[in-house]
Parts: sequence; structure tokens; C-alpha cells
Amino acid sequence: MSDNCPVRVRIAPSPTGDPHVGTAYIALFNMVFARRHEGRFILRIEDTDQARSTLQSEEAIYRSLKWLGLTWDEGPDVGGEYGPYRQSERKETYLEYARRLIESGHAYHCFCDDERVNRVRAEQRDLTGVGRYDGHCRAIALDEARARVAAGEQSVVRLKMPQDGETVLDCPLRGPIAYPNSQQNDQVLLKTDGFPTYHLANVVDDHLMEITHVIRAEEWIPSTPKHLVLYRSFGWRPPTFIHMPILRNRDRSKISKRRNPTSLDYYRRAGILPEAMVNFLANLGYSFGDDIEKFTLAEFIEGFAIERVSLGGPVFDLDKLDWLNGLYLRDLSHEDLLDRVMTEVLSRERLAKIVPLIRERIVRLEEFVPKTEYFFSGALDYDPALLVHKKLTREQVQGALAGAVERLDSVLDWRAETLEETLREFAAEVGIKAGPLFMGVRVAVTGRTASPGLFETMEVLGRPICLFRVRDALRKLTESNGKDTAPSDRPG
RNA sequence: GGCCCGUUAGUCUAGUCGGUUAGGACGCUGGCCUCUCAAGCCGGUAUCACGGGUUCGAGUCCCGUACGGGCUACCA
Repeated sequence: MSDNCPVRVRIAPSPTGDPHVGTAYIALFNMVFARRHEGRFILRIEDTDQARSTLQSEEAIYRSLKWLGLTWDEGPDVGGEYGPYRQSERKETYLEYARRLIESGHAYHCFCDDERVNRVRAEQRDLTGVGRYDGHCRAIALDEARARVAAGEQSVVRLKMPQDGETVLDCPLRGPIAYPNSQQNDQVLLKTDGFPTYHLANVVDDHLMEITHVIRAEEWIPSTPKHLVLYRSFGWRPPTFIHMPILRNRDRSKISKRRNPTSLDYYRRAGILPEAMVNFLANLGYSFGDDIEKFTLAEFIEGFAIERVSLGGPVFDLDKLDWLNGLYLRDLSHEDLLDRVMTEVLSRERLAKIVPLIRERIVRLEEFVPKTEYFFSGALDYDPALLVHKKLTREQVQGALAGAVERLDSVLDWRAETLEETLREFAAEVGIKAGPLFMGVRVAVTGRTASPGLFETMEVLGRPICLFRVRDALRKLTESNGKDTAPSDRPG
């Protein structure tokens, strides 16, 4: 590729929510690129969004990437010479660089409140098509601004975008992309809470960590000009930017958890082998051009050429994942397969959690397997009509389940008590009785109308599978809509 | 609305400098194998988004259109 300096790439996930397949996808390509060029692969945690970042999510990222066999050379957990690798621990650094920008006239304090900013943005949008801040506070003299800040007035720091000229992003895959500077917003760099936005933090860190290539998702293309302006303002040489396509749902929208399982935890729980997942991810947007689709991570690294990445947004096709997974499964020796089953499905640990729930509901040992089947399976097969409690309408159940998913999705502490509290609260809020709501959730989660205590069951089942099943129930309900009473016509 | 990216079958993709019966895979489907079902093997299915150019010749080059997607935050 470009020059002699050693390749250094990074993945910079923000620790919010479940570990995402998109994170794994970008991590994979970064890691493979680094290994191919004998460079370094860095994991940096972008937790500048204090409201949404959690340590739990951060740990899930490590766990999931390790599960996939992706490894990094530097990161918060393994250290390195360019640390700290967690942005919340670099706050002072960003403050310092923001200060430099202000002093050199490339940024300024802005005291406008939300109301004004929103109003101006809307006005600008109607007027020019580009909704951006009008630069009102640029006019404030630095001395005055400092005095106001010192006096405790709330402010943010904004980038002073050049008013004319253009910024060109030169992507090795897509060619040059030119943006007129006049279109760009005076982006906020430092928030009122003193934390940087992604824009400042990623530029400062990428520079300080000597990142040579930024391989990230396509959704970042439009903000790259701002980053380039930042590099220029600091007098730094920008890295090479390479934008990967984004993964899509079946309907071709950007992949989302509402339309497709996105949590790596789900795939693990669903019995996808990590080597199959990695291979599958590699096939999305990449091929060697030799008709060989099944290859190991090592082979991928050995033959990888970034120029061969294709740009069309690939649909995350579960059928093909399953096919590949089957191939890998059959490659395993009996012994290895048995090991996987014992650790991933029938682990003593999992069985130990099920036993207390089922002991009072069986009289013969032989009942254990048939009565606990749903603890070990993935998608469930049942009559969607079961989801609808007698006292509710189908629409009510649909609404209730949809609401319940949202609530459940935010439950990080996946324990029976928390779950019960959450769903009872939800039932009260939307004004439906707990019983009928719980029945819907029970059927969604177990496929049956009779089960051990709902919340204990959900706790044992685990978050990924429960979330998947409730969403799946919603889908079943929607798809079966209208055809429950009408006996279908027989053609011919 | 504005800006940007993308476009080979239902899906993932191959197709260097223009000349291919447009290749492979998933899916679906027919068959073989077989006590069944899988797996495996053999076969079938459907595509260059559209319209103009350039050219003897265009999936490949140019222009336009359409469609899909992304971004437009004190989220990343």
C-alpha cells in the first residue's frame, strides 16, 4: 500500500448495547488488514457518550471478539504504548487539543442554547437545504468568551469550518469524493459535559496512536470532511480512509436489531460456530475471485487484498450462514462435536439452572427432556393464536409485545426480579392486566401456555434468546394476521 | 428537502486493459444414492436497473434517469 511506516489500524466500538455483528465485521477486516501487512491492530473503546456507555457492554465486546478468534495487539484490557485506550480516560487530552484549536483560531466557544441552535438549523435547512449552525458565536472575541466560560456560563466548543473551498476525501476504493466546505456544519467538538464528541476524539486519538489506515463503515463518509479539516487545523497528516459497505437487513435497510438478530451473543447461543461466523462475515463484500467461499481466518489473512472489497451493501443472509455453519459442523470430529454440544448446549451449568425450575413439574425422569425442550432450541414453532390471551385482542397483544420488547431490550441486569419489575411496570403503564400480558410473553418465550415461572424461565433462557423469541412472536403475529379464521382456498 | 455512496438472478459474489454460451455459491426445484431424513453427487431455475451515446463489438467506457442505502445531533 502507501509507504513504509508500519501499518496501524484500529476498531473503535462504543460500548452501548449488545455486541454487534457490525462491530465484528469491521473488526475482522481491520485485523486481517493489519495481519496481512504485519502491522498492529488496536482496540479502542469510544465511551464518550456517558449516558449510554456501560462497562458491561465493553466486556461483552471483548468476550464476543475473542469468541470469534479476533485478537488485538493493544487495547484497554491488554495495554500498549499508546494508552490509555479508553476515551473516558483521555478527557484531559481532548481538552488540551480543543484549547489549541481555539488558540489557533480553528475553533470557538459557543454559548447558544438548544432552542436557538434547533431553530437556526431548521431555518437554514428550509432556506438552503443544509441544516447547520449559523456560526453566531464566531463573532465573540476570545477574551470575552474566556471570561464568560470562567464565569461559569455553559458552552460547547465548535469547529470553525472554512467558509469556502472544498475538502476532498481520497478513498482507495471509491476514488476522490469532494465536499464543498460551505455545506459543512460547525461541528461541536466538546460537549457541555466536557467530553469530546466522536469527531474530536477519533481524530486526536488516531493521530496520537499513529493510526495509518482508518477502515470503518460507509456511514462515516459524510463526516470525513470534518475530520480532514481537523487534521489540517492541527497540522497533522491524515490517515488513509477506507469505507466498508454497511451490512443490510433483508429489506436492504441498514442492519438493525428490530429486523434481524444483531447480537453476537444470539448467534453464539443459537449454535453458530465462531469459525463459520468469521467465514460468513468475510464473504460479505469480499471474495478471492477463485470460487472458493469456505476458508479459514489464516487463509483469509494470507490472501487478503483490500482492493478486492466490493462496495454494494450486502444482505446479512441467515440461510447462507446456516449452510456454512453446517459445513464447519461436519468438519468436526465426533469428539469435537460432542465437546461443542456439551459446552454450548448441554452444559452442566445450564442444566443446573433448569433443574430447580422443572423438578416440581415432573414425576418421572423421562419427562425432563420433553418438558424442557425449549431451553435448548432456538426459534419456536407454535400456533400464533396462543399468544393472544382471551381477554385481549390481537392488536392489543401486538402492541403489548412490541412495547415489552423495547423495555426488555433495556434490561441489562437479566434477572428474574428485574424482569418481573420491568414487565409489571410496563403493564401498569399501558393499562393492561399483568396476567394476560405475561401469557403472551410466556408463549413467545417458551412456545407453550404452561411453563415454570415466567421470569425465572426468562432468566435461565438468557437475554439474547428471549429478545429473539419475543421479536419472532411479533413477526408471527403480523404474518398470521387476517388468515386465522379464513380457511385458505385451494387452488386447482 | 440537501449532500454523498452504491447498483451482475430472491441472496452472497466472479467477471484485470471492452470480444465470455456472463462463472461459482446459498435458496428453490428435479433426480441419483438410500429403510427414512439429512449429508453427498448429478441436473434445472433466474441476472448484467433503465435510456441514450462511443465502438465493428459494452456487464465492462461516457452522459442522463430510476431505484436502494447512508448522513444531515452536545450518538457513535
